[in-house]
Amino acid sequence: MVFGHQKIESRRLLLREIAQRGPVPRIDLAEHTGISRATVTSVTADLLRGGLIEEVPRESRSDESARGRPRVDLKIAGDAHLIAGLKVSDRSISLVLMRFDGTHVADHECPIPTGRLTPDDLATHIRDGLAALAEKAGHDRGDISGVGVGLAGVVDADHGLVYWSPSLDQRNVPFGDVLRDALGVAVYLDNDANLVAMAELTFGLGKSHSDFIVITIESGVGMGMVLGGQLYRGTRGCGAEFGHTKVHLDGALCRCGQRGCLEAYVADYALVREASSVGGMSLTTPTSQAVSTVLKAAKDGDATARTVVERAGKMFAMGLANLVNIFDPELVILAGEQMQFDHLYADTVIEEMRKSIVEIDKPAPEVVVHKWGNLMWAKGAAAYALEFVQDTAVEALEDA
Amino acid sequence: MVFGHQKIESRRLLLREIAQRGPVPRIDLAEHTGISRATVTSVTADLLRGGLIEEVPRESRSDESARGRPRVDLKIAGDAHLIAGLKVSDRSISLVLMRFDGTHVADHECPIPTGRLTPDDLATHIRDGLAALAEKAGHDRGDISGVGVGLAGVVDADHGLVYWSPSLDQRNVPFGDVLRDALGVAVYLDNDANLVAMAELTFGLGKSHSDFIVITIESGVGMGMVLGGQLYRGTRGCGAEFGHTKVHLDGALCRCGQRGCLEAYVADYALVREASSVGGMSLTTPTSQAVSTVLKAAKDGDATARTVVERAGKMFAMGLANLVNIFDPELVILAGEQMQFDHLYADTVIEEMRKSIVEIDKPAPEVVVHKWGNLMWAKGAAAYALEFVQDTAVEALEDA
DNA sequence: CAATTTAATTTGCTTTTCGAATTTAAGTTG
DNA sequence: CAACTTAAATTCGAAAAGCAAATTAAATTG
Repeated sequence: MVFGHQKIESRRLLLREIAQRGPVPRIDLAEHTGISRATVTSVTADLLRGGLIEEVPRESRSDESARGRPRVDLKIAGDAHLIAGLKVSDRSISLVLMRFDGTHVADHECPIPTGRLTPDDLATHIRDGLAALAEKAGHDRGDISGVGVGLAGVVDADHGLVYWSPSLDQRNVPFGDVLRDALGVAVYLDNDANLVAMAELTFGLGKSHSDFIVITIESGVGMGMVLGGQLYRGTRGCGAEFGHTKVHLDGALCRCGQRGCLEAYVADYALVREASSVGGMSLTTPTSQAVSTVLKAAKDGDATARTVVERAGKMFAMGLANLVNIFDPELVILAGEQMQFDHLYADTVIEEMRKSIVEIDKPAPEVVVHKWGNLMWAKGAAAYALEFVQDTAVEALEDA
Repeated sequence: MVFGHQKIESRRLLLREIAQRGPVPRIDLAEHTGISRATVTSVTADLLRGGLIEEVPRESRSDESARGRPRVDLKIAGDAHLIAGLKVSDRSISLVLMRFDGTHVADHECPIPTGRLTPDDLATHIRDGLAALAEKAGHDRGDISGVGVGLAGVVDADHGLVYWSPSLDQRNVPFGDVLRDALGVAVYLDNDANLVAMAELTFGLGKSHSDFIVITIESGVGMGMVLGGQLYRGTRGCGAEFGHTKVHLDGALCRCGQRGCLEAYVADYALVREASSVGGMSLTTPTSQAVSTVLKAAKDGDATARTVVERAGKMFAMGLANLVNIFDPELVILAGEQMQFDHLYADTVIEEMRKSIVEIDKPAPEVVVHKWGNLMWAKGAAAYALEFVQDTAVEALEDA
């Protein structure tokens, strides 16, 4: 209805459905979407003609009768498009390349100078990284249909605007436009915390859930929320500052300048700081190593280290409980890559959180720990771009 | 599109648009909804024929040219339906009756026995209350097209299920069904905290915003959230337990049995408890009076009372800041009826909150204090029911 | 009062989708 | 193995819904 773009709407709907449900016969598509079989035939014919999906023979299953005309499965045509996703971190850019069906093609990691860069410099590094990534897979940068980019900081995803990022030496940069011009491809920018939620929604544990939150601990504490099957970003495109949620009035000093932030208790730098100032532990090594030292000391029974680590766990549990009390999600995903944060993902912490949520006669939300590799972020970025590429492809389909 | 109910969809859309924008000419409807003028004419003709809207002469305005054919305003036909809303509290039921256009017809308050009631008893009290309400306006209970009901406790609005409520002596009651059977009208049940958000969205400050949160302080601390123009309820229909958000590790004991809940610092009973235990103030009067005593003492310079009140303010600011950090809303509405809570709505508290949110190069969300009368809840309940009555009415329209 | 301006309606056409009938591709049966 | 059964997919004509353009309506202006 409205605007005469109805056909595009049903094409989009069916493409999404096929992408989500993997190989699926037409009759199931009709069933699930409520679109009539006749229309499914005609719309999928368009998608087939455009090369966005393909038919695959269906292997027979025991749970369905073998009589009658066999179903023909439809799936996304992997070769229709190439999508890249990347994340910029302190000292490197990690990238993945995937097909239109979300399957992995290649990944790559390239170092960049630490510290803040000019937008143009960063764009150049990204361009080179993409070129290297494409080459690894025997492709050219120009073969890529869309690039998702994750950046730490405050990002307005809708407008590709970076209010502030630790990677850039300027504020309020229209970095989406800068990148598009530098790369000559459609670029989709987002805050890195949202990317993990996106990755979970598209490829991970969130596939079968419509309302969940994802917490990540890296050096800061990040959060992404999926509400009603969609990533929720807040109104200024920058919400979900879970790490700067206050857990203690006038508490520990955070690097954001405020006091009592969750991050000031659970982040790596916080652990090290506490252990060395309160406990007199001498920790002059770089943060990442010092963290291991503290955690090891705690495990070995060092009283001070243990206090610090335990408090971090308690604060984390409290923050999590607050989120659950506010959102009442189906699922909480604790996503991370570093074993360092095992102490926060421990059963005791989760148990503590459970005790702090309001009880009702329904099970508490499921809490799962999901260990991803380093490519988690880049995959999320690619997943984000994939949605746009799908839409663009659908809109570009020509009529018969 | 999909399912051949397209026409219903555009009827619904236009009816909503007219309800929201008050009297509005067709050409503006076309403009705002993107529906063509031709279709607007035909759809509004259906709505007119069904008596859901009516034409009103438009008074001329200085800002539009007086030439040409004058616009004809359309507005909701107030007399098309009667909608009731009510809220059950400790000792009484408050009710309002409104027309299809949201205008006030009558209100009523009737006492009920304190303490928990059986579902059937409560249903009977509600039926009697509705009858009295209708009679006040010269109507009959049977004239009412829909009833919105707000209940404290944990409610699954979609299924009309009450998991637990202080008003009922049983758990897991399908109270929506019980009420519908007792009243013979469509009943829409919801948690009372959501109702205030609904009232703000429909009649209040939220009319022009799509993402906001509403905080209410009564004896507990409640919260409702509107995300993307829609009330968000969480997955179990019971989220938004802002009052039991933890603001202090192992802090003050809350009536929910846990420690450190926001409510345990800012609720009336908490203020009184602190002042009498810590400060030795002797407060044997009922809570509501004791609160006034404490607040007055604080204003008059009593050191103890002041400490208690100030801490409550700080905790409240901290809780608010956490919400803002997580949601990044456009607007925060502090809604309440009792002057008692002026101390929490004070400028200093709001200022403190502002200092605790993550800063970006964009203005912080607006914070407004909205004082409503006691009917706020009932109006929200009616607003909730109104949406359903609108939809039902649209679906019932017969084709020409 | 004719020209002008703007809103609303009507008309004829296009697009989109659907239901019913038909076709297709199997398995089953005698 | 020909006839039948079953079930998926397709085809085809019809209906629905919305739109653009043309027309009508109602006001002001000179």
